[in-house]
Amino acid sequence: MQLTPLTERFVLHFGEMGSRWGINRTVGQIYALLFISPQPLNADEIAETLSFSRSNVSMGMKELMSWRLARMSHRSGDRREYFEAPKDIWEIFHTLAEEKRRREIEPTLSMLREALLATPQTDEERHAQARMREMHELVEMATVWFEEVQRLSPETLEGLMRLGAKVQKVLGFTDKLRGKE
Amino acid sequence: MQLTPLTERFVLHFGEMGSRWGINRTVGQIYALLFISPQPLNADEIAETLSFSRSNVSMGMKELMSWRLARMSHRSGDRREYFEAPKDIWEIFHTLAEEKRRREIEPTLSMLREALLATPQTDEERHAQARMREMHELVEMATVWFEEVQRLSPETLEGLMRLGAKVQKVLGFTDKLRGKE
DNA sequence: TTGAATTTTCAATAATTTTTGAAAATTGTA
DNA sequence: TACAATTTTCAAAAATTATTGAAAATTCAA
Repeated sequence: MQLTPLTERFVLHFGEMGSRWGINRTVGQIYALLFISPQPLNADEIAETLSFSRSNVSMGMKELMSWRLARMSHRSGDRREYFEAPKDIWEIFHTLAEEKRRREIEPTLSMLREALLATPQTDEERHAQARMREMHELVEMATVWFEEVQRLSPETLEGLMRLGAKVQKVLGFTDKLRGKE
Repeated sequence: MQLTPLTERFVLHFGEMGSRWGINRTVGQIYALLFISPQPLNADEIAETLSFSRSNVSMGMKELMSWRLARMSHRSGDRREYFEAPKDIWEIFHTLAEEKRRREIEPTLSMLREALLATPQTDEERHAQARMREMHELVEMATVWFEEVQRLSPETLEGLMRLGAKVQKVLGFTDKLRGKE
């Protein structure tokens, strides 16, 4: 696939953003390319379009697949593997959130849970543990909430989001009465 | 401040997690230390506790301040700067979300907005642009929604989150009727 | 002002991460 | 099974990022 100025900018942007997230430039660019490609691409096409080595693409695909941000497909009479990004943006959000939770939130929650089991030996430890408890409570609540919300269909979610503004208007009033902004 | 096994584990965990987010190990550890510290710490104390060079701490503090995850304070009769992490976990969430939006979402949105202004020259470009439009719409909607939600007070938000489960139960039913998961 | 205390900068070094090419492994088919 | 096509692995090289110590800059009290 040939990059035009329009698509190149998109691809490069995702490369740079990639490094702000945990993924590297290569992976970001490959993903962006698959996202806008009208048809699945094979590894050589990706390597050529982005000027990466073939093996780099192989690594990148492994990473993307582990994030479930790319899928493999095949063409009849062609042994090569073709890759495509999931089409549905809601699905992508969903997947990303789930993987982030698995890789970042869950380990943190277990660390916190374990820390909360310990008996603090000093005032400092007591204080530290109290802070960890606060963090644990909020993270857990947010996670549970997020899980719930994620079970909703895209349509319902969109509806809820649009509703958000209204909920805010109603509730915002109460908040202001309590001086909470 | 002296690290105990309990607090050390917490600090190291945040160091490692830091690298999954865009921030580095040092910054992650400093933040964790400030978070659990019962009182503000000065740069030397931080450097000593975490075995970093003084200058590394200086860099790290600059970064943390830019994320608004640390504040400076002073003690009377002491010229050194003391640092502390904001106490309120809701505030921290809020701040983080805001900075992430500013640094990652907004640049992406402007790139997309610009790309959407271009007139596509080929079918491929037309397709690419359509995909970008989908992405733009969802990201923008999510952002606006998030802004709205963020205006709510922590109390209201907690209420909404607890409500989440119920909303889901009611709405989930409708979804199932429509065969949507 | 001066100068001691403190913080910041910055170029050099260290450490880590990414990228590559070549070799090994795998896959599907003749 | 044998072999050609394809993918993966992996150690070395390249690139990037983090860390440091020394020097410069800043701050504030005398």
